[in-house]
Amino acid sequence: MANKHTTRNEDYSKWYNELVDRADLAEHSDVRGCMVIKPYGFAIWEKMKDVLDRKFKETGHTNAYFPLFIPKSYLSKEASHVDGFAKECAVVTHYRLKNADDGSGVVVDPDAKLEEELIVRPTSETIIWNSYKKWIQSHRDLPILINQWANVVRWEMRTRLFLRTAEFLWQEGHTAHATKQEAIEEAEKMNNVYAEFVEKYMAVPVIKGVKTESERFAGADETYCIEALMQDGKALQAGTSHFLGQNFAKAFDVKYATNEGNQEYVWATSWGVSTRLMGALIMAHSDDEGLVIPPRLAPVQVAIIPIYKGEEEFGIVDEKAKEIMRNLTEAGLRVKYDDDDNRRPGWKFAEYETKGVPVRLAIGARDLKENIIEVARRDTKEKVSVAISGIENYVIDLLKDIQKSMFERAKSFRDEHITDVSSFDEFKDILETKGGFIRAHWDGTQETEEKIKELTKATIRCIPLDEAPTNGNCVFTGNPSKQRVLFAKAY
RNA sequence: CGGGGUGUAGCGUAGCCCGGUUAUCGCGCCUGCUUUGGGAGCAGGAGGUCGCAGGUUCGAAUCCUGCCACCCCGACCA
Repeated sequence: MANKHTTRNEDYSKWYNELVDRADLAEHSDVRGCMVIKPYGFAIWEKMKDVLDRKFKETGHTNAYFPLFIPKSYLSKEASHVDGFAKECAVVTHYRLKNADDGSGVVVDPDAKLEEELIVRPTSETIIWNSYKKWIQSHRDLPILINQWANVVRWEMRTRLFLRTAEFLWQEGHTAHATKQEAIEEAEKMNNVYAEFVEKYMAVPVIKGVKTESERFAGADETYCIEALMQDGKALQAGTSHFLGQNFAKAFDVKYATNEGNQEYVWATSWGVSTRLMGALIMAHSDDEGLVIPPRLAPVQVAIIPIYKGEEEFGIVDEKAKEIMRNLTEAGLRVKYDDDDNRRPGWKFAEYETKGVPVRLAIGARDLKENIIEVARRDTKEKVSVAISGIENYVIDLLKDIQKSMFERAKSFRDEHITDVSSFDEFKDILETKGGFIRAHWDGTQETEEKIKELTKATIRCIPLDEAPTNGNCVFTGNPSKQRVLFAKAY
């Protein structure tokens, strides 16, 4: 597919914004940096949520909810955590408004200043660990495996729909464990849950890895992540899972009694994915015609469009189309029959393509004579006519095929864009001309990582997990290195 | 917060340099008829504090001053 976005052109960001707009997913709010998610966009997000929520429950987690506001003092209990988030927090300082004396409207009542300011959560570790302190006394109280679906606020300088907004929706899992080993296993397990979701449902291949110290979550001992590649050659962090060590347990003084009667600090994890996954979905698959949604997440999997001249013909076509819709619905598919007479077929074709509906069926008098129906698949734009009898099985197989081939297409694109380099000149060249991931040796120092970032804007996306260490020399300093890591420009 | 840019109908825009009829065009919207196998055609119609405030002038969308908002590029970031 030769699309604007595969040519790494400068208008990529414009293309993305137009796509989000045309597909009716979301828009910028008048409220600074915030996003309005429109019904169609939210329907896709809800599908993602449903699948993830089910997976969390299958892995033993339950949902709960903690406050939006965090007392300022909580946030400062874990030193590196404050450092990481302090710069981007919204702060509540007053609790009341009043009418302005000059009648110009409403103003903040200076008499209603809060004793202690409240922070709008940028993430919930602190407020949750404040509760865990009260909940945990014994090893019998562990593990605690809780997830929360929530909104969080990070006062970003520059925002982009879905990828980076001041307020965003996400889920955050927060677990407490008796042993280090169990917590590490939990963090790894949830990173795998994310990887499986993104690959199997979103049809986006990911690389599992761990972050370098400087890219690590503020307050974590280890950050596991999944990294995806977008069609413009930039990487996107699709999810993270953190092993928090005993950092938050120490900050909030959360200890438990072991079965020998000793007091030990609790081990923790946290993990999250956000509406940013929507951005990944859009950027990984869409083309110049619009969105391409993988069947397993598509709110509408099959659109049926009747074609007719006059009322009499509509009656005949309508009857058959409804019968097909019933059969497909009974077969468990999400079907939309669009009999809106105000829109013509050509308009509807374009509309469902823009919205990324995986399969479109078109049926008219011409087809009925031969007992066939036109089937169009969104991913390849292929159209074929097939017999109406047995259409259910045909469509079910086609949806599976689309899901599979979308993943394969994205995977071969991704694989073609992982380049091994051994010199820094080659590094810079590949980054500018080809983009994608660069697999290179790194000496393990923060100075080198920082220097490369400064010179090229590329960061270490992750140290891949599914890869055997190999000896080599750092691409920048030439110093000995034990493993290749993945560099890329990232969102 | 540094550098650059833009504000004209619901959206996208022309006009501004060089002041002068009733502010241009497209999309969308409303009404009617004809249409319907790839974003329909024709006819008619509605919709504007030209970002805000002040100034220059007989006259300002256009020139000047101040303010506000938004966008892009950096720094920051799921």
